[in-house]
Amino acid sequence: MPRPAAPSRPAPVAAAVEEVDTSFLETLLGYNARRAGLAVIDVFVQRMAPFQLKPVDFSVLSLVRHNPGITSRQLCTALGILPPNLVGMINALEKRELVERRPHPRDGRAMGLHLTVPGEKLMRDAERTAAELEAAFASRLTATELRTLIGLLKKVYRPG
Amino acid sequence: MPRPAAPSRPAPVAAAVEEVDTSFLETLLGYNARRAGLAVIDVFVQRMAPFQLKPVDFSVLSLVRHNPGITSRQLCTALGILPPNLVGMINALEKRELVERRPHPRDGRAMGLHLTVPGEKLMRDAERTAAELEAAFASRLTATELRTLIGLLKKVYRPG
DNA sequence: TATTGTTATACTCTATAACTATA
DNA sequence: TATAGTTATAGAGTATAACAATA
Repeated sequence: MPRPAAPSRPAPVAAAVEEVDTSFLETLLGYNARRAGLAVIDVFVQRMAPFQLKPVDFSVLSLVRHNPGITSRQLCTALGILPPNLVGMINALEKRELVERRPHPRDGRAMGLHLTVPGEKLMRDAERTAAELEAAFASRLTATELRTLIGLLKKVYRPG
Repeated sequence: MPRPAAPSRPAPVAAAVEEVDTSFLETLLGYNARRAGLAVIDVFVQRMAPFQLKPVDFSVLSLVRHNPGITSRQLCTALGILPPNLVGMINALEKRELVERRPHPRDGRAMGLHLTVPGEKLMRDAERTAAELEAAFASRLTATELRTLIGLLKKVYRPG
């Protein structure tokens, strides 16, 4: 354990720290949530690299797949993305012919988003990979622990 | 529930989505971890605004407080920050006279970081606020649930 | 030769203002 | 008047390369 500081009269020369003590930060939910999130995202990024999908791309295409005809606005609200930042993503995905914009049946301003045939095929594989990734964490967590963890995380960001 | 897509022969006009179905994404640990992390960070940012501390600033100063004499390299390793990106943060905190660099006792290349007296005072209050913030989540989670959640998060990012 | 701290720099992510066309 | 999609742009966060001083 490091020698306690003497802040009221600082020593002229610095002390040396052998091992970093992170115990206080580790009591904080935010710190742990961020670290865990980064660890999971890291594995996710690796597994999605063959599909050339970043986490955001995956989320967008997954919502389009399960909500054919979804609008940009709905995507932004669901994923916490700002409209100007979604435009480029959709453009890139449309250029890759994974998704297409069609006129909205009831709102002339809006565009409905749909997966193309290759987009549907890609996402079927990508979502299977994502589901398998969950199982990969079985080496760290049991199935029960994983369910508990996800349940508690939901209570954090969606109280009630 | 939205009508299933017919990807093999796309309809010429988009379907309309009334309510967005996020059920698949919600089965994924990464999605839930990110959403929960953002929710916690959001509250953290609000509570730390009076101290003019961003989450990173708080983490840095907290580690300096509990590890007087810690070097930049050690901070970077502990927090996953790249050395070039830490320089500006330390400079800003030093300009605010919250932290100071002193020569390392045994390594002429390194600088030991220490809180100043006002830095120590600020962080005592800031860390108390951070601890109280945990309690604020008691409205969403019980104390037991919070302990369980943090324990499981640790298992995710620090397996073994 | 390797490492600490640093500068310069580039790339990504996120945020704000303003325009257009429809409602 | 308000909203969906878009453009342009600014800011924050994150990344790599390279250098001087020291180990």
